[in-house]
Amino acid sequence: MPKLGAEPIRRAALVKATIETVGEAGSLEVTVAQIARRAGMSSALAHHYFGSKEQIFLAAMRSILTLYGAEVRGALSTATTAESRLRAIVSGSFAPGSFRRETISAWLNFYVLAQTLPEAHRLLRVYQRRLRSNLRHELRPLVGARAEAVARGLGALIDGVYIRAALADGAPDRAYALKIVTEYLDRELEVRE
Amino acid sequence: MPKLGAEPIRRAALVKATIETVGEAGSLEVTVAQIARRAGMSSALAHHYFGSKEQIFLAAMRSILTLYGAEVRGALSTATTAESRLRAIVSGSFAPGSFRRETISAWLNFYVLAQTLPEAHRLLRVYQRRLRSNLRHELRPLVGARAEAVARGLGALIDGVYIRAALADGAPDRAYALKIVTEYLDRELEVRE
DNA sequence: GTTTTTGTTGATTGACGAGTCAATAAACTT
DNA sequence: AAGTTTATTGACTCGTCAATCAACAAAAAC
Repeated sequence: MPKLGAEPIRRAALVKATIETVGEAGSLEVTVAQIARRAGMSSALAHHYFGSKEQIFLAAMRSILTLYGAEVRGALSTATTAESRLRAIVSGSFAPGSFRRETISAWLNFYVLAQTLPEAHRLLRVYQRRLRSNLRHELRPLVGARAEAVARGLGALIDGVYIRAALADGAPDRAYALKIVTEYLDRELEVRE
Repeated sequence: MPKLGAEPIRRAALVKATIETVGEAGSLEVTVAQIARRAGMSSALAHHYFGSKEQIFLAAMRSILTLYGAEVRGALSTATTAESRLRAIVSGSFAPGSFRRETISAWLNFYVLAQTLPEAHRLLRVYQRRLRSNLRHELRPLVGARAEAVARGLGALIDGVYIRAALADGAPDRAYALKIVTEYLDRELEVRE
């Protein structure tokens, strides 16, 4: 049965299944067996490739953060002015690829994992720092000295909108989420006009 | 040994110990035995009074939300104008009683619990609705039709600042948290001036 | 064509933890 | 003083689950 070169496929399937399983369960208290079954393999194989449940979670987290980064970069690629780039970062943050039910729920759970797992903590810090740095960079020419404060506010607001989407029932409302953050941004940019 | 009327004392001790234990562990994966030990009793007694771990968690959540409500009400009691009441709600949200490490971490964990436990979900929704309604009420005379949107934004921002405080290391910086939210509010209020 | 590497799983181990229960004891009741 | 209620716990049950292992299978290497 062994098709060679299975490792990367298996790993990817496990990562995907982890996000789905955690997202659906709304909890980290899912078993490796559940994840493995969803990914179409035995739990033994999951352990074989990742070594531990912890590593599976970390890989899933990296995947979410990587996807998020890609979405933002994608949105940035067509933007040229500081303001359009800023808006691209914001709307990229709510791209349909990232802003979906299971992903949001998984993201929230990984946030909790970061309280316990140093590596998860590190990953989340990297994401936060990068986001803030990007925001600050584009904000500088627009709001000057307030850039730092606005960047922090925007970052916190994005997280807040995410966390609230996790609690909302029904599909997450992308347009609505975007509206909240965009209005905040509009107000801040108005000041200099 | 039985001192009569122990029940309320035991319950309170368990609730307190639950928040501390969950907060310190940064996870809901704490055992009833750990909580009970911290509260100075056997796990059997914890089960005797609460029936299940789930009920213990819910009681702890109610306690956090009740304390939060009390802090806000306290801050409101001295405020008279719409703007001062608004600022009271915001600063009450970061009162030292609520905005402490373990409480924040516990709060984050209970947020996750709300994904799974309907009653926890309900409790959080009540808190969100009440906060939004309060904010909207005070905002109406200040920003008119924008009241609803600003209230939602403020609510999300407060949650976002909380969640970020959970990830920050060291003691949570109350002044800093307050500054972020206050600046947002300032901008929104400026519009009508 | 035998050895090695890669893929795969069923079965098992070992630990841990929620919840139960029987038993003990000190109050209050009558 | 006998009976009832409230407080309390150690010991136990029963289930769950992460992790390991032995064994089997197929491709690659030699």
